[in-house]
Amino acid sequence: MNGEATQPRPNLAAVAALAGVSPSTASLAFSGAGPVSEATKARVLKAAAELNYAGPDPLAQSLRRGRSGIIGVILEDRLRDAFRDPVTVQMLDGVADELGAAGFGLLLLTETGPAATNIAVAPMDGVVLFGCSSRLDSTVVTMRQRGLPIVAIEADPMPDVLAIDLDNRAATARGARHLRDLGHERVAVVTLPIDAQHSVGWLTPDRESASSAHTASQRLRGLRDIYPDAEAFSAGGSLIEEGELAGLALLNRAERPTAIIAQSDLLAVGVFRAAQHLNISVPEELSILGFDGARIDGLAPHTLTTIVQDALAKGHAAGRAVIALARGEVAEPATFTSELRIGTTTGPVEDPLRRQRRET
Amino acid sequence: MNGEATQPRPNLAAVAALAGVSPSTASLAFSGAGPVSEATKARVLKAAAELNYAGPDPLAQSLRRGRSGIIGVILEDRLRDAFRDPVTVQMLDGVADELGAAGFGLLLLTETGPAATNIAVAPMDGVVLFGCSSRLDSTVVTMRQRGLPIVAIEADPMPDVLAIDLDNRAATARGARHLRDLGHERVAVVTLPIDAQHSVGWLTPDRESASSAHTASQRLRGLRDIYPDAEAFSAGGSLIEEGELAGLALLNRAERPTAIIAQSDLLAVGVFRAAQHLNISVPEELSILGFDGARIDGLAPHTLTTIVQDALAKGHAAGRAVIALARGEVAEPATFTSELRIGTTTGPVEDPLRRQRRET
DNA sequence: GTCTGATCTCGAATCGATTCGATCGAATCG
DNA sequence: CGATTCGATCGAATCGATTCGAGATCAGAC
Repeated sequence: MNGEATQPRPNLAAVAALAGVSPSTASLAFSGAGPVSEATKARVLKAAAELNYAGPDPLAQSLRRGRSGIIGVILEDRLRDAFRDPVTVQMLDGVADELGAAGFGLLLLTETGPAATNIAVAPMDGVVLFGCSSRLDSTVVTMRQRGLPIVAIEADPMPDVLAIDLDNRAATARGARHLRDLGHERVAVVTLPIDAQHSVGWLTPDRESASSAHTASQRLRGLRDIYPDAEAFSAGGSLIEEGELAGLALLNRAERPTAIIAQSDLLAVGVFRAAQHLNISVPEELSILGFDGARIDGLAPHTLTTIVQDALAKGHAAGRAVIALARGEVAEPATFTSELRIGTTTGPVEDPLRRQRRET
Repeated sequence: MNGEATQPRPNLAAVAALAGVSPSTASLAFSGAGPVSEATKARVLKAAAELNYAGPDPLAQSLRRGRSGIIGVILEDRLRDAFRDPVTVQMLDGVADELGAAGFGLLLLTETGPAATNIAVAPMDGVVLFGCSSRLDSTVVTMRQRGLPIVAIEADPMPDVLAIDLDNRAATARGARHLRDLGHERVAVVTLPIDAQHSVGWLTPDRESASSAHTASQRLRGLRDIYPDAEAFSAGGSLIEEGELAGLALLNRAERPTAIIAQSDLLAVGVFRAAQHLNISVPEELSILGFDGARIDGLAPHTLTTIVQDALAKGHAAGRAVIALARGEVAEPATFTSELRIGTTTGPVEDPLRRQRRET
């Protein structure tokens, strides 16, 4: 197979010429936007078939109409990371549903890596920002300059950006209260990446306040509302392995927490694994709380106590919003709420007596 | 937030007028493709900044150049299914790597569902077909008519379609031989979807020969090379749940197979679960062989015996090929090979004596 | 026979850039 | 000082369609 030059593709003018009509009439025949007699229409179509004409060139159409029919979805991560996160996938799926139904294409873009330049030059009618840090500011500026409507899922409020949000803070606080009600006092948190570098490790107040990650910060704040002094360990990504690393760091010590809040279910599963490795029993010795409600395997026979959000609905909402804006209609921002689902990975703080008994 | 009409976006002509140069010079100043004095270049850029001009319109650029800088990736499934399959995700990741590095955008399209119409009208410089059945024929015809280069990953050979292939048949045969060497005689297979309807159930010779799914057929053939009469059950998708359903159907009988070949690792995990539910021990009573080498969790403490393919490399190859073709260069088809990785889910057929002993 | 109105078709402008060949002024060379 | 060359700039054509207002054709009405 090679790419050698073939005869030039026929255009509408050629078809019109062969059919013996003007280009404008031929255009009408294809789009059906005007009164064209059946006879001429048939002639045009026949000529098109003869020339093997595939229909109006989408590029020319787009230029004329001023719309490309493409919506960009900008992911912060590399694609492989994004696809490994069930929440991202669900949101993407929701967006794709809406775009597909409305006849829009979905252009996948990442903000980092070599593909970043594409963001500035890709033909799009609007963009959806996924889980974006303020690092995306420059992207937003570019988009705004190009006059593109912008929808952001869980991002810090920005002018001219329609937000699809989640009650991260309130929901986390609710989860934390659940732990407090169970008697936990020594609680730690494994956070989602907190900065652009995805740096792993203990979270100092400095790093915490310098955070550029909306979701992680909000969930952390919700925790602080209940446990102001909880220890925090920042994971390098929403991945089971990262959760396990963080879990080991938090648990492999003399004075360890009795409960860990993980900012995603994947992280929670990782923490669970860490506990298994260290022979710490869940929930007797350690309660684990997740976030997302993704129903990940790997906890059997446990079911994770977690904060359930409807990521698919978020995706749908974002898709609908960006479509409306692209069409010049209005769209409203939205905030989704999530709810606590109690599983078997959280329980009351172990009675010290019983604990002693077991330890002997 | 609303979409009310704003002042018209400035174009190159406006910038040129403000800078006091001709549009052609302004264009040169932006693209750097011709000799422009530093002074005028600065004037043009200053004018652009004043007008808040975001740079040349990608659509107009594309029309003129005849290229859009976008490559379409056509998935057969709904996105949510595609994203749940680790092999698809890896291939997509490989494609995305290459496209990003070469400055191309990745347009996600599905062949089914409401978005199908987009395929015909999306502006693209080439397409990659993912795991495609011959159902895609009509898509291929459209693309060819539009003069788009087509790369297909694991598809039946078609004219004008560059194939990136896998040794599905030979590799499966190798796996089957492994089972035969272990003494298995009663072997069954759980296949990937075999037709466009993704119909679930026992595979009759009729349905088998009418298969429109390349990968499933080839892997099935490889099995038939060793076990011509193996029973086959067709799953509704490459998903753990589907594998479990199929596993139950195959195992919940008096005369059950001693080994099951699953055509994907996800299906294999499902079969393993079915065995667990039925209290069938692996590998003593049942050997399980997968395909892909995806390292899926959920088999602990076992490691799956499986046929390992390098899906990422396949994606890279497809990406490179479609880029080359889009640029009018030549590209070569490729066939990747996979290898058997022996884990702990396959073992020798149980000694009848020992079996009896256990059963009493 | 002419006028009215409806129906179909066409010409020309337009979308926003790129690009080739021409032009023009200045600098270099003999 | 005239001829040549080179660099910078410009005009105009082009990419492939859409769209609007104008013109043409024809039937029916008066």
